[in-house]
Amino acid sequence: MNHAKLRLDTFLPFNLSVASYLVSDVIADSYKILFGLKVPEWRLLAVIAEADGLNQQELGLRTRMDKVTVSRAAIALFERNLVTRMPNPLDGRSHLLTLSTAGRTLYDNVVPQALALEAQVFSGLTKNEIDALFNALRKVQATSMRILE
Amino acid sequence: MNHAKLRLDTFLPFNLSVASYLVSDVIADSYKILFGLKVPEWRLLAVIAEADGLNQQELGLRTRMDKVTVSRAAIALFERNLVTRMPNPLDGRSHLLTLSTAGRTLYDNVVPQALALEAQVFSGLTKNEIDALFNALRKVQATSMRILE
DNA sequence: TCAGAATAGTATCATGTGAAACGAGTTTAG
DNA sequence: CTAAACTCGTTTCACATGATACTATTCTGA
Repeated sequence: MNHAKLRLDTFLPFNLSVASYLVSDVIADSYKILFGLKVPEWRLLAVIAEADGLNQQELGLRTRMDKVTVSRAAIALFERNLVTRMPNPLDGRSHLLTLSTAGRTLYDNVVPQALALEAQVFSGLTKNEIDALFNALRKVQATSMRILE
Repeated sequence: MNHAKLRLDTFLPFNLSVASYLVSDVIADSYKILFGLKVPEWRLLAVIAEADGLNQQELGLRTRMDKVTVSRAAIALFERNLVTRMPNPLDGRSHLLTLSTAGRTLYDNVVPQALALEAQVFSGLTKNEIDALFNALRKVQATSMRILE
């Protein structure tokens, strides 16, 4: 017979989920209030700011978001004139996204806020603990992706 | 002028979210397939198994789930005859949830699977890394809760 | 004691997300 | 060449979640 025990509050997947939910909440509230940005829009903005001229498929890969979510975020950013969509000369089905001047300005304003929030949320951890957390998360991502094929 | 930089793939909140999402997916798929349980139902089951006879408010606190989510999960478990709901003699508004025999049996079958999945998902980490991850997550939870009031 | 405030749980509604279906454009095989 | 298979992005649909509103019960204070 099986006597394996499990307490929810020491179950790592549960704690990962709770932590992620709380942090997302902190961030989402702040972006929403300060800049009117939803998280998918912010993610897109961040990736486009780093690498202009990507198509949505590539943005999906980099933000780990579904193509539907990317599509909606891209449309929202476009309608707010934060990004431009140039036709892709190499493929008529897709377009290439670039930050507009307004988008670049907004991004430059969001970044310090994002970094400040990150610092605040992880302020209970030492530099070493933060590095360890980062590495652990990356390993967990890799393993989980492998499990999901 | 501000030259702060931010790459999404080194932004901790992003990595936390991605990791959490992936792990949840692994777990959710498995529970769903093996036992027909959704995550909120599984969480409730786990807490009730540890502490019989709680009301839904208390279950909400322990699972960190909204009372609406708890209500729905409780109804689902009740309708599958996995839990019983006794009227609370001390308060006519609430009822006390207990595992039925079937619920206990199911739970005993789920636990090894849950622990095995946990072990698999975190198999890339050493014991020390796992402990560090756990502690980091708890600290982040505490800090975030403080920020959100 | 009893009227108003508070609380447990449920029902309703709004929103975000992803699966599936779709239209338009591109690649491939014969 | 060109028909079939495939791909990019959008639309549509289904579902999970949580805010809000509501009912029934309990608590509080004058």
